[in-house]
Amino acid sequence: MARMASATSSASSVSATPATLTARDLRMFRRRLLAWYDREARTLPWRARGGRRASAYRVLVSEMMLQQTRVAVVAGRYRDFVRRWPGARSLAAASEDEVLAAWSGLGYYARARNLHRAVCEVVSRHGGRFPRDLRALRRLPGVGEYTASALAALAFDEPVVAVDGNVRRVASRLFAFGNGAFGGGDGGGDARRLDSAVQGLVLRDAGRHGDFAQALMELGALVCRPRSPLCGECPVSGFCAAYSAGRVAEFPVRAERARRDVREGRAWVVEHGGRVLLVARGRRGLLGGMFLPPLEGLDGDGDSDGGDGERALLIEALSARISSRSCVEAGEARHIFTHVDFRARVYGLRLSSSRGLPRWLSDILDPMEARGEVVWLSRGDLHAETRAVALPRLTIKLIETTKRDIGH
DNA sequence: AATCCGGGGGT
DNA sequence: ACCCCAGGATT
Repeated sequence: MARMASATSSASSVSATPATLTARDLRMFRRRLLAWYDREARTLPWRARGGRRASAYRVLVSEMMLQQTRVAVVAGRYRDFVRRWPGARSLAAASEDEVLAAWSGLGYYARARNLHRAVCEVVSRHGGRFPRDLRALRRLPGVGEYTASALAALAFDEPVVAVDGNVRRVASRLFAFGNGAFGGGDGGGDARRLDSAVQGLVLRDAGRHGDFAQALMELGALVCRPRSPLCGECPVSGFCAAYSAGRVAEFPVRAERARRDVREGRAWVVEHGGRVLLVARGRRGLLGGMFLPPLEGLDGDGDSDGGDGERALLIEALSARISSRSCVEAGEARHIFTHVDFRARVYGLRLSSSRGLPRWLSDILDPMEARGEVVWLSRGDLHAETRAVALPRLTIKLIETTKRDIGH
């Protein structure tokens, strides 16, 4: 690759603004990148190739799933999801609970709620057709700057780049310009300057904008990787300021990571007639609205778990039965969230199935049940795909802790 | 601008 | 263990 980066040669420290490419370099950059993309891009379930475009609905589903989630994890889930709900109208007709259940295990469950709300708005406010306009897209729930740009570029071939973590990293190196790091602050507006510099790579009158946007992300995923980038295989290394300065390893500048809070607590797997008791968490906060075995300690700083009366009463009643014969200590479960390392002692409490629920329990559960906050899950449904409830991984871990340890 | 929100795969 | 991911909403 003969060409060197056009505008940054003498940089010995991070420059105040991203370097820019000349108009001629932009055309060359684009041609090289697209040629590489046509040759090397992965075949992905949601990716249209050969001049075709994916529908806005499919782009939206895939992009929502891909937020903070790896391609390999999403691929299989995406296929199941669009097979079940092939378009905006069918998904809008589903209940939020069904959508959440289909989302189980993917995490960031607000995404599923927002996706459902978004297609409902597409149906009710836009007659079932996605708007093409960036600002209208941006107003859909769960659609931020990135996803709106992805929709505009991939589904409608609008001249924008979708700036995700991959693209920020590529740009950070291409321009030898600060940040571009995942998460954390942006070091004084660097992220904004970086984003606008990336948009400057688009040639408005050139066409293939969707492919160009995907090619930048694909380059970040396959070549311009976070660690040990493959600069020898990079189609645009000749335009890369960090590469030409021999400073690729310095970009992007890593943001400092927040410490993870360790929280210890207890959980009870209450079993009655082959079914396990699950209780809904409050709508807000960690695992909001999800079903878990009764537990304490997850929300930190003492007793705020549940906060309201019945959930606290339930924990109290279960605590009082820890030393009873029907209650066995099954072991410890650990689950790591982004900012919480949760460790729970797990108790299995087996209630006689020949009678109904004991009074001390039904008194507490009845009002919750009336509000739909109680589920009795049969163990066989724990991994069933058609499960009607959304189960976070923590719920599965807690229940499996008892299955494993009680049997022996 | 900082914080919160899951989960998993690569190293 | 640690990193970081096809981010967005809230405060």
